[in-house]
Amino acid sequence: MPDSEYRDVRSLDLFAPLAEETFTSLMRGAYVQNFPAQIELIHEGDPSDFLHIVISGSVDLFSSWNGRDTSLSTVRPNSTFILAATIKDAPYLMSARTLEKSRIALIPSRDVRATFDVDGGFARAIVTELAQSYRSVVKAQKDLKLRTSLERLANYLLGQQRHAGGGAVFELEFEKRRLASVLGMTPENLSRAFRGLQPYGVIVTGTRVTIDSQPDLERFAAPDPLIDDPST
Amino acid sequence: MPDSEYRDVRSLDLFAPLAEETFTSLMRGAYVQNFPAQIELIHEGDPSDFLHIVISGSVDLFSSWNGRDTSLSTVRPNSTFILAATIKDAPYLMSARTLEKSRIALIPSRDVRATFDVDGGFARAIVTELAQSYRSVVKAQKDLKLRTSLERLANYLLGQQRHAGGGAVFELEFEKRRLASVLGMTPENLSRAFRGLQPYGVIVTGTRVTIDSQPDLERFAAPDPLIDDPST
DNA sequence: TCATGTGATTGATAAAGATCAATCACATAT
DNA sequence: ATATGTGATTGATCTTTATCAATCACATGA
Repeated sequence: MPDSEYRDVRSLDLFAPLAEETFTSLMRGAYVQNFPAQIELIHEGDPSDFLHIVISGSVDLFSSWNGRDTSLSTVRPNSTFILAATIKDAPYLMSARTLEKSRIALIPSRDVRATFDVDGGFARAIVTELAQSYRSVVKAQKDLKLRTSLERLANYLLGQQRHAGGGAVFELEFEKRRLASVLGMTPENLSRAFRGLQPYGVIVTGTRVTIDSQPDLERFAAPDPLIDDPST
Repeated sequence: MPDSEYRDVRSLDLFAPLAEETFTSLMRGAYVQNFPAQIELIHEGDPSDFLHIVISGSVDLFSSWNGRDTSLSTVRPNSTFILAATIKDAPYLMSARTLEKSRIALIPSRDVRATFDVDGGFARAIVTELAQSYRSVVKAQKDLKLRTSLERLANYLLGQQRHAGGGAVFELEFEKRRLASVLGMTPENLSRAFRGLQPYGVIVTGTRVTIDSQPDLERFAAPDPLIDDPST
């Protein structure tokens, strides 16, 4: 692993509390690999052999049942995914595929569990990460159960806008059909939902979104930090 | 706290790794209280001052937005709730109310965090609990995004049946309108959904469910351990 | 430049789910 | 025994969302 990437991984909150020696030994069993776009990295139901870390690129976590499938979240550098499965030594609940050319570090789950068993600091860092993940999913659950798709889209746009710096114009960060899946709707309905937000001053051309009337959109979206603020 | 309850709390997986002395000191700041039915114990958005433990009775975790509300889960003895908020020292994402007369232990969150900071074994027990909770919500998310309400009900009934011992006849464990909310539908639609399952051999009279044709129901429900098995 | 493919959009229609109003069933209190 | 209240059910209707089919827009490669 090149030194710069070693430092990228080292800088993750998850690994911060590890002694240099412990980290190095954990990394000894790890390897890094480049993947092209659209490669399935893991398949739900498989045993969780590796903790994955996205070093560059991006990864889609999705799930299928009975011929349907849905995107659950996106992982970007620098973060890990499927930590819970690794810790519990339980099968993956979600599949993962690269959205673009990506570089992924793989740490054997056995090593992660072994380190976790002996290093209290590491265990505490994992707690923080898991608590954060748990709260994210609970928020997603509330978003899904309490809102219509139009309301979800409106709040998603406000979140993206803030993420992009808060200006009136910003870009959608992924394909519309994937956005539709993340928001729990079909691509057709996403198209219609964008039009449905026009009365609240939302203009979409391609991947460019303009929010003409911030107050109108916010009044309609009624964002709630207990659903929409990813930081708490 | 009576000795029998002290032992109940002590027997939780979460507290098993604590030294007797550490546990006792954690319990010193705790107190136990009886609540009547339908009392709101915590309100979403409030600071998480206490880790709650259900000693007897049951508690509904729910959330509201814009005049709507939804039940997210039920907590029964002996388990804790809002552990993630306690650990992160972040506001509650869900409200909680007693479903029946209940006895609840309250441990100051500050004490839990302090113990967590110094006791690696406790941190590891918390990891296990959080990983479990995280996976439960992910499963609920998949259930909600991948299935229709009829399919969710069918799978819920199969789960309840298994939980009740696997016989053809069993009882629903809570009010239908709450069940509707948990499953993400209205009470009216739950009524219709029960009728919609008649062709698959489901008969409901009051709270008593009879599954006449197990194979038919399972063929329709297509249960999947990665969604429906609470143990993994 | 032109064909080709893929994702996005649009329209028509169907299905799923919500809402509203009325009634029913059953428990509890008088 | 009768009144009262609450939750469950049913029917009618409306809204939301999905599906299917066609077209459009745009990028890529021959």
